[in-house]
Amino acid sequence: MALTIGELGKGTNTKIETIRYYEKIGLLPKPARTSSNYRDYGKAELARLSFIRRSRDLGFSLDQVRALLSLSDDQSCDCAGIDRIANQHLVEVDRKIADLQALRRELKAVIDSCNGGTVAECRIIEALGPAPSP
Amino acid sequence: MALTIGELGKGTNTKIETIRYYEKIGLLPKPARTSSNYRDYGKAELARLSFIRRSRDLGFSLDQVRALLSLSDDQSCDCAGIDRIANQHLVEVDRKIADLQALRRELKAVIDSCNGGTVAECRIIEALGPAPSP
DNA sequence: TATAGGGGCTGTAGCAACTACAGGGTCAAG
DNA sequence: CTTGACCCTGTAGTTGCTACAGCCCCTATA
Repeated sequence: MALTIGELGKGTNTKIETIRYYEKIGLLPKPARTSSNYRDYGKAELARLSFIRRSRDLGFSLDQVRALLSLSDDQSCDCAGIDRIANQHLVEVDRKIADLQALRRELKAVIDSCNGGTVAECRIIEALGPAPSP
Repeated sequence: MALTIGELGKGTNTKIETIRYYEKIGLLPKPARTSSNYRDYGKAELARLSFIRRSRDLGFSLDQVRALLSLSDDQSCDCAGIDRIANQHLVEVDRKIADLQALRRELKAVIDSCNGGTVAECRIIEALGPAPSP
């Protein structure tokens, strides 16, 4: 099971540059090299990168991924730390959804206020303008 | 109605550095200067910056704001262009909300699979790992 | 009048998380 | 033997700011 960086990329749906970037910031260990200085990956790297990508897809930051990886490295620790990170992230996601929904309502109201016509009459522009002073 | 950059910032809830940044990228015109080279703003700038900030709050990108500003400058044009940008943004917001909701469901499932115990038994770590090959 | 504080000025560097070159080396197929 | 696909390093760009560093200016107080 020897993989080039391109194969690893295909196997994990990751661009080559991103893999090298993860290596540079220490998320992936420096791999073995072939005689011609090509990076040489194996199953362990595939698993680790899959973990990273899946975590990223679920919206974890690279710092959170780093924490998850270091917690998961110690198989004997209890998983409360992992649970804490995941739940904290869930709270953030919920907040983001709520924020976006509020934003959507406002945006919709602005759009619905428009009846067409020229810019001078456009309610969108008006709605975006400064609030009347209090 | 002469405003310093700090006053303009307070009036629009914008940091000084952000105002200078908007000027640098051409979103705000270069203002008049006082004899001691301080930026000197008036009502027009206040209105323009309010517009920018409100648009940003509604999630428009700076490029979209730029387009909205240039469309709104020509009061005689019809507002279809404005409507198009706003509706396109609405579509993006809807997509983001849907994406986040899907992500949330997955994240919740991962979290719910954990029963506590040690990392070796932790379903979160397992769920984040590589998918079984097809 | 000296000075302390609160502004303001320019210019550059940093953040996240990549992405996109530029300018080269390596390898397998035809 | 050449072509094209792949790999290498290193640097700079993206978005939308934010944070200095090192300076100038203005006002108020002792």
